[in-house]
Amino acid sequence: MSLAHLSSDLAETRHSIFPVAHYDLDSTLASGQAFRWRRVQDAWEGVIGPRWVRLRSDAGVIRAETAEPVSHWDWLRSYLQLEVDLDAVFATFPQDAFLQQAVQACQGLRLLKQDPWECLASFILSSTKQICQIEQIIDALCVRFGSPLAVPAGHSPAWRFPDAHRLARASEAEMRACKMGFRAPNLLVTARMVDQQTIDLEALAGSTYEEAQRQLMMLPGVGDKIANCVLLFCGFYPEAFPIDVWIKRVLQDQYFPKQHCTANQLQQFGRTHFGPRAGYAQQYLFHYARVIQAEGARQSAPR
DNA sequence: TCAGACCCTCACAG
DNA sequence: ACTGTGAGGGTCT
Repeated sequence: MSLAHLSSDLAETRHSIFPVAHYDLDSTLASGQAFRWRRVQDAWEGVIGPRWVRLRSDAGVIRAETAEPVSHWDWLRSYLQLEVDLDAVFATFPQDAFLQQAVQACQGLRLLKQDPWECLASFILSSTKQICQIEQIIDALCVRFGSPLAVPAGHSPAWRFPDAHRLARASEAEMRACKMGFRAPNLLVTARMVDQQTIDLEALAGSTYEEAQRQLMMLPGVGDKIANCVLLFCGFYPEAFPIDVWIKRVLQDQYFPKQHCTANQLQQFGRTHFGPRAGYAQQYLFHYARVIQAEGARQSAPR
């Protein structure tokens, strides 16, 4: 081991501070790309891989805390994508009034880089569900199948996201007990295929976007939308452009108000119009669509 | 291309 | 408080 490694081991700590510019932690962690973050007072608590984490946003910095000392923080930098230059991302966007408006509405919204298996499993569970319901299912899954994690003294327990090997050995009835309904057999079969290496999730990053999408869609319960979510939210393909009901609605209303578009047409438009980082644009459009909706609901609500 | 089924939960009426 | 209904970040046939 190098001397540098040794010295960093000596510097094990439970706290760290990361300077950041334009990082909207609230929007990012609550934007429906990850489902295990909870707002607790003025902080966010969640699990990244094998670690419980607490994050706090402060002027120009993000403060992080773990339950046990760690020798380095690369895993957190990677997850939060701290090194991504947002202005460079925006520079790839088209001159598009509506997109610019969406960006203005929420500067600092980021894409995370998540673990492929957790991301895949989570989105298989997401179909026809609202975000709060997805969170409940995933909670139940982690409590039932995940291993317990170290947490700060007196804190409520936390569990690691169960790996494919563990879920591959579960029964459909056990899965259904986690309230996932018809998604249970999909997740079960997918877990078995991942466990048996019928598909190699890590290798998806090394092929082409089309090939990676094709492979993901061979898994039961994974169609076009969920495949794109995995390819984008794991940081594999920045051009991936998941189209859900919100994006569909906003693309139809804002870009094709006069004509009905098919799913394929919208997919084509999304991936070409918004440039090489279309996935980032998608995240801003998604967030903005929901903000508009919430404002509309407030105004039309009876007092 | 287009419904309809698939499970389950919550929100909202009545 | 209780039952009824609709819809929710899709996929598959």
